[in-house]
Amino acid sequence: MSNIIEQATIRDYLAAHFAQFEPELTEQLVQQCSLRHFEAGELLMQTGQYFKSTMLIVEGLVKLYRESDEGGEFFIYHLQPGDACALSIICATRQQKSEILARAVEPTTALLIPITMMDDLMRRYKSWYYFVLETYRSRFEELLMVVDSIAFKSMDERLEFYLKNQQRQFNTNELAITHQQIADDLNSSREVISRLLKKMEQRGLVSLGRNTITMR
Amino acid sequence: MSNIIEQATIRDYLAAHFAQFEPELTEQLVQQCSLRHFEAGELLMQTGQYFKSTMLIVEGLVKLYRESDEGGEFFIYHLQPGDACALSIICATRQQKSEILARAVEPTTALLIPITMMDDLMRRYKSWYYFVLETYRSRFEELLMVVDSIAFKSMDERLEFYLKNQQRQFNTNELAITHQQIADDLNSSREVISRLLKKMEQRGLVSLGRNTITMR
DNA sequence: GCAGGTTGGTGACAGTTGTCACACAATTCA
DNA sequence: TGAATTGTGTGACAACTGTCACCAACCTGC
Repeated sequence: MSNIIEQATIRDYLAAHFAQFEPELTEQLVQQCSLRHFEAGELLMQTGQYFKSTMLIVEGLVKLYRESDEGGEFFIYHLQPGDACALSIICATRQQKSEILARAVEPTTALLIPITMMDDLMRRYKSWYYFVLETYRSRFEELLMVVDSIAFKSMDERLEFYLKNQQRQFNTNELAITHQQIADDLNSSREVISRLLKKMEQRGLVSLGRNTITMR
Repeated sequence: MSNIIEQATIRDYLAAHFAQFEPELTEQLVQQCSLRHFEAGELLMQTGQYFKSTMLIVEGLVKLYRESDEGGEFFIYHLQPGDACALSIICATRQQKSEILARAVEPTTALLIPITMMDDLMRRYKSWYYFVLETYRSRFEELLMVVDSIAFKSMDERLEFYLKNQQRQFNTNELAITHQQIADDLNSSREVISRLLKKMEQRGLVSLGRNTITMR
């Protein structure tokens, strides 16, 4: 399946981000799975696609979107090393179409697990079974948070929520992002975001620069 | 766990709505689980609650909501016989808090499966494992549909979508529902819904009566 | 330095949605 | 039967959001 060097790399990645896996599980993944690299901007998944593998993220950063009929892209959540794509697990298992768009925002490496292994892993390894359940639970909850924010909150609250998430995700107060990108992620328009950001600046919550928003 | 009469009832329910379960799985559920009845209006689940069991709906109809901080209730989807509460599976397994509100809209009966059985069922029965995965997949997709509708659609489109769902769910063109109930489910206000319904009536899509909306 | 693209600021305006006020009809119940 | 309750219709208005138009500041490549 994979050569000796790749096997060593996989072993390192699993040790770094999936330390909860049993040694036998880790070794089976090392032996039978392979790595795939994605450049920044490349799609890991697009609407309507079928899967032959499920993916564990071992390096980089992935952004998940929901696509509208008119081409709008609504940001859902990030995937980072240690995460699995919940949908790729289900879709791979059931051979269903995917319903979302996943795009690497940084150069990203994923471990591909053939669907043919899924039943066996699920049955054999408790840590895998818990990992899958935990993946569903956390993604389901993130999706519920998204529903909350768009169902109950106005744009200014959603913007604050978004900025705080970015701050946490990238672990910095200096967000390198344009107003247009934010507008796209929130399915709004640039002018609205600019106006709201100005108000936030007046309230002392942020300071604005070209391509940067500094959280206070 | 349960007496002979209840066991026979459970066996009938499982045969009716969970025919895909292996005979041994069915028998184990019959032997080790119990039924619980909920009156119309009663809560099966509330935000912040912990679970000791996961639930399969065997009779009735349940409505799932997301609650806002200010007390708004946003309708997510229905559960009917043959469905499991995806969240109760995860929350029960991981002993996490539930994040949603489930209310019986008709008298409802649920089969309670103690969390202590979950690992064993998952490992032993392929039909159970597939059932759980399929439950996640379909609920995840329904949640994505909800996100779609509130992220990309305006209130009139959401209203049409809602009415069509009700029509399908209750399998009738005569919906017995008030404008206020719709407004609550969509987190809008009664006047807005009344206005939009009037417009739909003028377009010939529905006819309106007191407590009834007839789909055309 | 300059041309052209990118990013952000701002005013004007329209459409949608939420809210208030009130009227009226249907239903329930004492 | 009369009164209270519930459900619906509607106009006025405000707030929010999206769109258009345009400008200014900044950056990049030549």
